[in-house]
Amino acid sequence: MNYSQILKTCPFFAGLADDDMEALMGIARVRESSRGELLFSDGEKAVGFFVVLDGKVKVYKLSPEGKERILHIIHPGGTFAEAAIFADGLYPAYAEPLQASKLLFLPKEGFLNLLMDNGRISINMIAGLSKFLRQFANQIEDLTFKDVPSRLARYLMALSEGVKASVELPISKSQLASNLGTVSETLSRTLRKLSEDDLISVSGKKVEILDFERLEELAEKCKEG
Amino acid sequence: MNYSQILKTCPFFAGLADDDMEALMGIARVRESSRGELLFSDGEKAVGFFVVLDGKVKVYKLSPEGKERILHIIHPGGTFAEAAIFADGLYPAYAEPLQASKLLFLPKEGFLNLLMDNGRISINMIAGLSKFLRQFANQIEDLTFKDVPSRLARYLMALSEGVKASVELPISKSQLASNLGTVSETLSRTLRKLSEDDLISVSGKKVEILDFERLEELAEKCKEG
DNA sequence: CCAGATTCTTGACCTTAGTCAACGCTTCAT
DNA sequence: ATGAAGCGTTGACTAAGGTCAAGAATCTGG
Repeated sequence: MNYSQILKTCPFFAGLADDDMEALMGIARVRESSRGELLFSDGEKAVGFFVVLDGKVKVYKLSPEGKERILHIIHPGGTFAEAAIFADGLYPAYAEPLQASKLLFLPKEGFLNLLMDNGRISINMIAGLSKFLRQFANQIEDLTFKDVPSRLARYLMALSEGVKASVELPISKSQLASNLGTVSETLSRTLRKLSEDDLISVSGKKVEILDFERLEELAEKCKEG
Repeated sequence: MNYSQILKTCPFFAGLADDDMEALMGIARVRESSRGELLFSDGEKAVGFFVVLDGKVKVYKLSPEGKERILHIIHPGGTFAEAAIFADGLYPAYAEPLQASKLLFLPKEGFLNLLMDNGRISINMIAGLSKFLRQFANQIEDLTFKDVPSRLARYLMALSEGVKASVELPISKSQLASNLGTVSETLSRTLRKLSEDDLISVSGKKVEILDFERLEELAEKCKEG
C-alpha cells in the first residue's frame, strides 16, 4: 500500500506523525470504483468518508425531476462526505466517480475513536471543513450576486491560476454547467459570447485566455454592475 | 459571569467536562455590542470567533454596489466566524448585530491551544462545522432548484416546526428577503400571492398558516415541478 | 403627538437564463 | 459500416424575478 506520495499532498494528512499516519491507514480500506458507480445516495446512512487517490468524483444533488446540480468535483488528494459522519449521520448528497477512480475509505466508527485523542487529526479535519465552508459561502455569493458570464470568468481565472494562458477543462461542459449552477445550453452560449468578445478562444476542452485583464474584470463584476 | 444556562443550550459546549469549560471561559471575553455596530469585515484578519449570548447577529456578504446578502442569522447559543480562524485566517464576510447583543469572544490563539489537547472540544467544533456545511449545501440546492415561493414556504414550515399555526417572523421582511436570496419587493409580492391562495394570512410580522398540507407541498416542489 | 426615517407595498418595465426542439459531431459496440 | 447513445450547439420562446419609481404604513425620538 504505497500511496504515500498522494497522501502527502493531501491537506488532510498534513503534519501527521508517523504513528498517527499508521493508525489512520490501519482503519482505512482501498476501494476501486468505476465511472458512474453510485458510491452513496442522498439520505443514506453514513458509514464513513472518502479520500480520492486517483480519478475524479462528483458530489451532487438531484431535483425530484432528476436534474442534477454538482456541488463539488473532488480531485486526487481531496476528501468528501467527512461532514456526513457528524452532522446527522446521513449522506447529504449523491457521489459518483466521473471516471474509474481509486478511493480510500475511512469507516466512521474507527475514525471517531482516533479523533478523540489525536489533536493533530482533529485540527486537520477542522481546517478541511472550514475550507469547504468557505467554498460554499463563495458559491452562494456567486449565485446571488454574479451572472453566468461572471461565474464562468471566475472559474477560468481560477483554473489558469491567473497566469496560464492555455487551460484544459478538467470535466465535460455539461458537468461544468451543472457545477456553475446553469445548464449546458447557457454555458455553450456564454462560451461563444466570450469568444466573440475576444476574451478567450475555445476549441473542444482547450481554452485560451486572450485577455486576462478584461476576464478578471468580468469575474469581479456583479449583476447590473 | 453566569451565562451557564445559555452556554448549556449551545451545542458548542455540549458534553464538556467542568474543567474544559473553565479552560474555555478562561480565555473568553464578554462583549456587548449595539445594533448596527460592525463586528468585523470581509477580508479582515481573523483574531477569534464569537458565541451569541443574547440578541441576534447577521453574517452577510456585500456586492460591490453595496447590496447585501445574508448568509446566516445567529441566535443565542449559536457561534459564528469559527471557520475563519482556520481556513485562511481572514473573516469571510461581514457581521453586525441586528439588535443590541451580548457576545462571547474566543481569541484564536488561546483557542487553538485548547483544541490541540482537548478531543471533546475538537469534536464539538467539527460537529458544528459539519452542520453549517449541511445548511449551506441546502441553501445552494434551494437556490438552484427552488423558486422564491417554494423557498419562502420552506422557511415558514421550518419556523412553525410543522405544527404551530401562528408564527412571528424573527427578523424584518427585507432581512428575510436577503436571507432567502431575493429582494424585498419580490418577497412582498410572494407573501401576497400566498395570502390570496389562502395558504397563509399575514399581518405585520405575524403569519398564520392556514393550510399546512398545501404549504408543505409547495415547499417540496421544484421549479417547473 | 408630530416629523422624519425606515420599512413595506404596489405598479410598470425589462433582462437573464431556463425550456423545448432540432440537428451535427463523435464514440463505441455489434 | 451503421445504428445508438452521449455531448455540444443553435434558435425561438417564455417566465421568473430583479430594477426603478412612487406611495403607504409603521416605527422612533424629541
